[in-house]
Amino acid sequence: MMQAAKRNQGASSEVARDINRRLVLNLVRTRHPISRADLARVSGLQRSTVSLIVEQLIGEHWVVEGATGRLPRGRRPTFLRLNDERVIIAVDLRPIETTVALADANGKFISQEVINTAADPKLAIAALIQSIQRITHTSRRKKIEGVGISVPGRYHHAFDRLVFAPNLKWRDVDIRGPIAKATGLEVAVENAANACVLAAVWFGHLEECGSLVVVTVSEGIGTGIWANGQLVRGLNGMAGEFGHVPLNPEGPLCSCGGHGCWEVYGSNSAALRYYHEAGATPDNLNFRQLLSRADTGDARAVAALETMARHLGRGMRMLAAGLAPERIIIVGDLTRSWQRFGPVIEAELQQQVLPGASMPHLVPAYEDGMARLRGTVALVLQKDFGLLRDLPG
Amino acid sequence: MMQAAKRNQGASSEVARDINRRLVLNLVRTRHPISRADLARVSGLQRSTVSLIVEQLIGEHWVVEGATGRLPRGRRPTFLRLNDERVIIAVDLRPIETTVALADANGKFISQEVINTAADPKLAIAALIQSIQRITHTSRRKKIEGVGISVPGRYHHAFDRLVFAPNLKWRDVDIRGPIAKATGLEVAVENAANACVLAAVWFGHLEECGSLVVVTVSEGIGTGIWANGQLVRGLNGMAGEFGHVPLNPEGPLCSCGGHGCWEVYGSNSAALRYYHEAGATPDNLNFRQLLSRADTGDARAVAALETMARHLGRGMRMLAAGLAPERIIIVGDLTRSWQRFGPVIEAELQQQVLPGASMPHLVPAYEDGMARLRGTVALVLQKDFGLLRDLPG
DNA sequence: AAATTATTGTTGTAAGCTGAAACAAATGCG
DNA sequence: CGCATTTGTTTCAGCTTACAACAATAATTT
Repeated sequence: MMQAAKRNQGASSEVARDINRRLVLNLVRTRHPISRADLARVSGLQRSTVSLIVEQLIGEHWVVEGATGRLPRGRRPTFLRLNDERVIIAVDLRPIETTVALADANGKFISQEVINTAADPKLAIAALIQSIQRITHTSRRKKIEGVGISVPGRYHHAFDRLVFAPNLKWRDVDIRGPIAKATGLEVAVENAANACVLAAVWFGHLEECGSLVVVTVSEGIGTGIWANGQLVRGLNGMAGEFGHVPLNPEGPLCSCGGHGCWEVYGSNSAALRYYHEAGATPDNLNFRQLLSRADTGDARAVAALETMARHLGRGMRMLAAGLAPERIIIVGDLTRSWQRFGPVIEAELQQQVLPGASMPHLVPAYEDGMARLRGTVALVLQKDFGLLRDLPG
Repeated sequence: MMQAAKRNQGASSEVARDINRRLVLNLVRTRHPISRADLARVSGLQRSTVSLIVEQLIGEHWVVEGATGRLPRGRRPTFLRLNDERVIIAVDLRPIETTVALADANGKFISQEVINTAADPKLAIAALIQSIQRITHTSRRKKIEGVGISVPGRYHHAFDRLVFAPNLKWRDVDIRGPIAKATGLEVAVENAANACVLAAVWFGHLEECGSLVVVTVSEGIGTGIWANGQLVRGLNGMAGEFGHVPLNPEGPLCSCGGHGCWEVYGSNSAALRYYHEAGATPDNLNFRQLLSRADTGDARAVAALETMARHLGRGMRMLAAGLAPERIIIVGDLTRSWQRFGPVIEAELQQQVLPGASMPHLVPAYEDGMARLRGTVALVLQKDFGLLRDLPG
């Protein structure tokens, strides 16, 4: 009468265990060292339940027992922490260099290696595979959970293709396939801005943060959105291109074909353009050099950076109005001169706060380089640590 | 040693039942009439489990048994459907008139009443309470689940206040409190665009739609965002003001204090302004009249509407780039002339599709008036029907 | 007309899970 | 040494689902 249709997800009697297992695992991650009794108190579960779950987690080598604590009286607790033999290979693929690191589930890096990123995707991926294999061999005894890769471009999750990466000048590249095949490991790929979001939420103690937006500023501007405890990826993972929304329809031409996009005004490249337009000398300056020029008192550099900051803020007003995030986290070289950018951006944001809305909390992510890498760690761990979400509300 | 902290949500042995109950209830809602056996097939649950759950749902008066079916052979199935004695009071609060309706859980309206919306919030709410009580009295035997209210403005969920409603000219009004107190019913309030989102998802057979944006077009422009199976409300429910993102920083002044906001260019009021700027005669024309003028061949009206449509599309490019929704649903009087607006908006949207992204499916919501009302029904039912979400992915 | 087959819905049982309470272990203090 | 106190384990009751067997029902075949 009716076809067996797509099995709608019914819950078996094991879901409760699954939910609680994830909860306990996350509490060990975020609050280690922690005893079973404390886990019970924090989670609201019974001590007996916690004990059973912990036993299981120890059996699966996710958790290990550590030192015993000391209390004013009573039996001593045995502290638990994540097993650092469970490791993740984190990859930050970037135009010039690619970082390959080995990390534990706490996001702590054990080893790290930087390789050149070849211009040709085939060569670059081959080199990456070699690097991964080197790391794999040096850590034979550890259990590798998988490979997480951050890419500077749009990653199509259904087709499993890096569709477009303007700075790499790659198009339609299958990154996951060859690496998964060559290494036999699970490979997860995510766009850099989304990786930063995951890093912020997982390793920035933002469990309570309901909504945030990460704005990555480099040659271009990327955005990653976190809402209701999940990444907002959009159809096929194509969300996040607020950088290509025009701030001014008659503005300069953008690489995307549009005019006056946000990233034409607020990116590092934009600041360099402002600087040169003001008639400054050397033509192939990079952004970091521009920052230090400003610091040494170059008035044109200061002005260029201020213009960039103002436009960054203007674009963020769009995010504040449309998404009302609790925080906006900024990632990029500009955070090195936050005392210069912060106030200007903040002032611009304050310009037009709609009634009832509170201004998003603006935060620089100082440890830039690490953010993407850490995010890929979270990406790989999501399948084991990811929490089931509340009801829609 | 450690305080009992905020009870992190641990799962008891009853969560599986809760999940499956919601699943079955939703399947009855969306696929009625349906037999227990079919529910088992579709849900993937065992027939025995389904029987137990259905028994419970019948006991709670959510579901009733109906006619018996007919098969080529074998025992006849008894069809199940939602109990239409469970009703919801749906309210669409608008500047001039407020609609108060009684609906069943299928979103079917049983009765409806339109009252004037007083300019003074106190009076308007008093009249609304009276109307609700009238409806309550006429349906004594039915079980009223609650009251859902759609409001044309920003509703602050933490403070429980209609913070700002430009067209009503209300500010900081407590809508929920007085109504809940006077009627003794549960009251849920939601902004109109979000109500439209809920209506679309719940009653538009969009269970499979991963992400959509609703754009409401009237005096202003509002947006409601659906992602990962939930409304994206932002901090305190303040998300959705893409209408106040400037398309042109040097554009006309907007009511929000900004310049050149999307709604200054793409709203009904904008079209009327274009029409008058073109030197057209009567000054207090409304938008529907403008639509019919265009239909009768008034070239200035046609031009004004086309300009409006073009700007609507331009703003939607922002949504497409930033959120990559699967669909964009348009709500408003303009859908009455969709053959005029659709192609223009679509063309504008196609203008700048970023590599890899597919254009969002653009859909008009023809039954405008009903959308908000239906959405409030979903709003009230969410606590019982809302599904638990998948893992973050 | 009786046996066969197919289908629905129920019943009974085993297994997984949590919560509650009792219990064993461990420790400092009087 | 006994006592209070705290951790971690054990035991059992209560829920829930999966699975299999079964009762009920109806058309088809023999």
